[in-house]
Amino acid sequence: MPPEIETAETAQVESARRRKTRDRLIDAAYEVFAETGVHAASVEMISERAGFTRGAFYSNFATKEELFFALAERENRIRFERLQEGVDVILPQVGEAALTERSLGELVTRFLELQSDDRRWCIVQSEFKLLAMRNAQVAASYVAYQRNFLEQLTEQIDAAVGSVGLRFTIEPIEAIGIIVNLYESAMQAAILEGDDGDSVSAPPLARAALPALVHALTEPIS
Amino acid sequence: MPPEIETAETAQVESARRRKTRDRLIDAAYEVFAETGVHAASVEMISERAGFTRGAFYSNFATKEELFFALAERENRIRFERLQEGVDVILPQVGEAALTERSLGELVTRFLELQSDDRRWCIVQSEFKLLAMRNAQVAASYVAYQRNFLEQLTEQIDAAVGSVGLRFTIEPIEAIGIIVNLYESAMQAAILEGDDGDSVSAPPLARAALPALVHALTEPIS
DNA sequence: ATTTTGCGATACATCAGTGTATCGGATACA
DNA sequence: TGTATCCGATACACTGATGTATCGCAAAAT
Repeated sequence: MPPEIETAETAQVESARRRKTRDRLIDAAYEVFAETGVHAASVEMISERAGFTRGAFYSNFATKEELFFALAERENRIRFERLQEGVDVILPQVGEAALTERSLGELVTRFLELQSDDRRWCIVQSEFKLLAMRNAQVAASYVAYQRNFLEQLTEQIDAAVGSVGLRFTIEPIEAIGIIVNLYESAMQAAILEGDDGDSVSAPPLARAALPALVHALTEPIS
Repeated sequence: MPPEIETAETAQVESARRRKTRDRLIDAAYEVFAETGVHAASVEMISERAGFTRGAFYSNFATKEELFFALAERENRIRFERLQEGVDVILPQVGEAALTERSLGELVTRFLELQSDDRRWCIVQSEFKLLAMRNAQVAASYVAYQRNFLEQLTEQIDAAVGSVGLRFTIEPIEAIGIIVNLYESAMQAAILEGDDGDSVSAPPLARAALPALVHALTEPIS
């Protein structure tokens, strides 16, 4: 008889308790990694921040890196889900059915705010990218995720652009790529300026330049 | 009598020998930091790479961070000098006096290649930025340098743009900021794609999109 | 050539972090 | 209420990195 499934319950590999401490450890890692960097963070710091000792850590993760990847996966998943809800969530905030070119910039901004919403995520993501730049293994999964995300985002925004009678003057996916870059670097600039407070939402630089950029990259349809 | 200056020679704080080993240590740090990251790099790795023991290191730098800053300062200085020579150096490569809109994109590309010329610098600079995002002290000097650099670059490129009868449709400094972003993220993308080899010059993505972006952000003068 | 000085090598003390093996208590189940 | 099990706490052995104090050699000065 197969020993791994006696009842359906037995197959439950993760107890509720276990899942909870895993989540608390990930939360703690999120904070500590953002504050000190992945390498500078010790297993002890993370465990302590979560209210555990290292015993709990090693019972749940083999290495600090494994925890780092678990964190990245969780946060990426959350943001991808938010993106897929997409326009349905944002349109009501911007102004219902009547989408004008003016409100288009606003809509794009909202899309970006949805994903890169706080200071810590910006920092942790930068660190993940840096890790990817040094490690081909990590790079592969990083670019796969980013590419997939960018495609989804392009699909949604391109539709919105079309619905106000505009189209991009260069490849839509490249245009969106450029816009995302602008937004991300504006986030980073806000952090560098010491714009403290957890949610660095709506960095002023992006608010100003982003609609102008959208305008510059689009033209009326034929 | 003042003890610090008996002759002019006595004031020579840095011997030639000392300067040379400092430079070798900085070179080594450049490599090791790029490969493993600042935190993961040990003083021993760096010293060994330079062909010394830790004794030499501690005789020249108090901490690893001090060396890191010395590296950043040296490399920034080099790139700023290159920038100031600027058009004089680049114009001959592009096509002498006859600057057309077509060759304008090429010229801008050359400007950017001048500064962010290799893979290692891209990585080390990313790490410096990350450090700045976590430390207000570092952030101050980082943004001061970047701002200064961007202003110089804008001055030169804006002049070139004007000389072919164009002008930016948004604030020139913001336009250049966006262009620099595109270029830098293209560099990073090239690294992530595993585009190995030391000089990742002319990342293909930038070659393609950059002229288009310049075109999109400019218009004929009145 | 001899002395002096500067600078890198060597050796040592210390510490912080890691991973593992074991223990004990809370929780689920009878 | 008793029992089994899971999971986090504790203790320990070990490694790698740090910083300092001292030594010895090579290059400069006289």
